[in-house]
Amino acid sequence: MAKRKITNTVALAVLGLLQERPMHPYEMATTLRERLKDSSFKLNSGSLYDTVEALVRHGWIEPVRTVREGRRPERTVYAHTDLGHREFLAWLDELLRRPVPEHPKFAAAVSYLGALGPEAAADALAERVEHLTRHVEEIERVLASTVGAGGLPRLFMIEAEYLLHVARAELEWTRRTVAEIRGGSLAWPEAERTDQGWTWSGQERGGNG
Amino acid sequence: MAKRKITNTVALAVLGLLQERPMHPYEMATTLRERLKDSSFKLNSGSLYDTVEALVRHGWIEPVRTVREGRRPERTVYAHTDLGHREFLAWLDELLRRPVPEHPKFAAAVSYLGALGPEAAADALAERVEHLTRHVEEIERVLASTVGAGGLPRLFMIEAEYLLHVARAELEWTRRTVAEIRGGSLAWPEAERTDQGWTWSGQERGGNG
DNA sequence: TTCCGTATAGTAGGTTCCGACTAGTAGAGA
DNA sequence: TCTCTACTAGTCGGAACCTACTATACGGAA
Repeated sequence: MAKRKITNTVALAVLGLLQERPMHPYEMATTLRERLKDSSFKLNSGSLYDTVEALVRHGWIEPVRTVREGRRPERTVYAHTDLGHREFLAWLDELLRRPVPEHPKFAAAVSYLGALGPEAAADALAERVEHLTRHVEEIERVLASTVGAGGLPRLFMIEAEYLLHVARAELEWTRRTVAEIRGGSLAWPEAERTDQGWTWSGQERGGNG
Repeated sequence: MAKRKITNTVALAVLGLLQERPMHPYEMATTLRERLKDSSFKLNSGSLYDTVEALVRHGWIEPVRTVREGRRPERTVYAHTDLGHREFLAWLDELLRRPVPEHPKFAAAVSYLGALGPEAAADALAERVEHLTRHVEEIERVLASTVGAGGLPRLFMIEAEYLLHVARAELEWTRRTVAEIRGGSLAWPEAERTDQGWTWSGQERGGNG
């Protein structure tokens, strides 16, 4: 299993779009936004153009023509190559098959939850609950107005179902944790490091590792 | 709300460690690994040293002395500044309070699930279920042997509880989706783009946007 | 006592990535 | 017809990031 040459998922999006038909970069960007796929990809013009170049270098896509509309600057239209098609499917398969460790910033912050003290921590998380609630509702709304209204097959919005499921789980955990902190069932020891290892309130002595 | 100067969460880890006591970079790395915090942070020596430098530039930490053990090279020991302490707490609060959109690679791949066809897609996801199952068990095992065994207060491993909760949700969704594909309850239309928009099997004509 | 593997500690270099900026065009309104 | 704003389309410089590599020290085996 050789290492991937390109890892940025914007490249996956580009390849995916070019399976449909040739496009120029700007059109890729607007198409992704229209289809609301910009929540699964991190899109910005800078990396889009870099990515397209990298794909050309690797021979996964190639310029097929340049067009000019009115007096706008020329635009280069790209199409995928055979190699690009195969790589697209292989990459997809790999991404679906093997989980890669992700490092969400929130998990990092949670690992230092203790530093804030119980009140401030519960307060911050409670606000997060508000945001997450709205986010979940937003995905539900989008799904209802597309798939729910018969406008699109489920398969076309399947990633929204996934994001919704995970968002709900996050919301659940956060809500529960706020309740636990405020209810006192999540103990808040004061930790201190000594020569012997860690100690915390309610404990004689603790070794760690 | 001015924009963050440093966004890499390795910097958060460094600040967090220096709240305890001064350390040199190599010690930070080993400490994080020992405490199993390397699953919440993406650690590698390259960015660690870069990050420490950036923190010094911003005045959040500062070198306090250099030490030398045996004939090993000198090591610079850093401590956090007052500013660094305040920034640490403010950053934590912000990370906990406001969800930032993350872009997991899996979501990107799921959005092109259709391209693989039902058999290959179900196959890949089924393998993912295996991996996720093992991952969930691994977190459970770690929690059982630390918090469960009374070795550490829950608060010290709270991020593992979070990661576990989310991992279970992912597993659930993936398992269910495999079942839906194989059971036929997730329809697999062949999509085609025409001048008028999108069409797919089982539908006369579809407009999209 | 020499060799080998592992731990220690960090550097170098290139690639990737992104935000900020540029600049032309079309259309609305005064 | 002049200006103002929003859209179109992309460039550029620098920061962030990671991989691969260096090089020394130490402990144990042969």
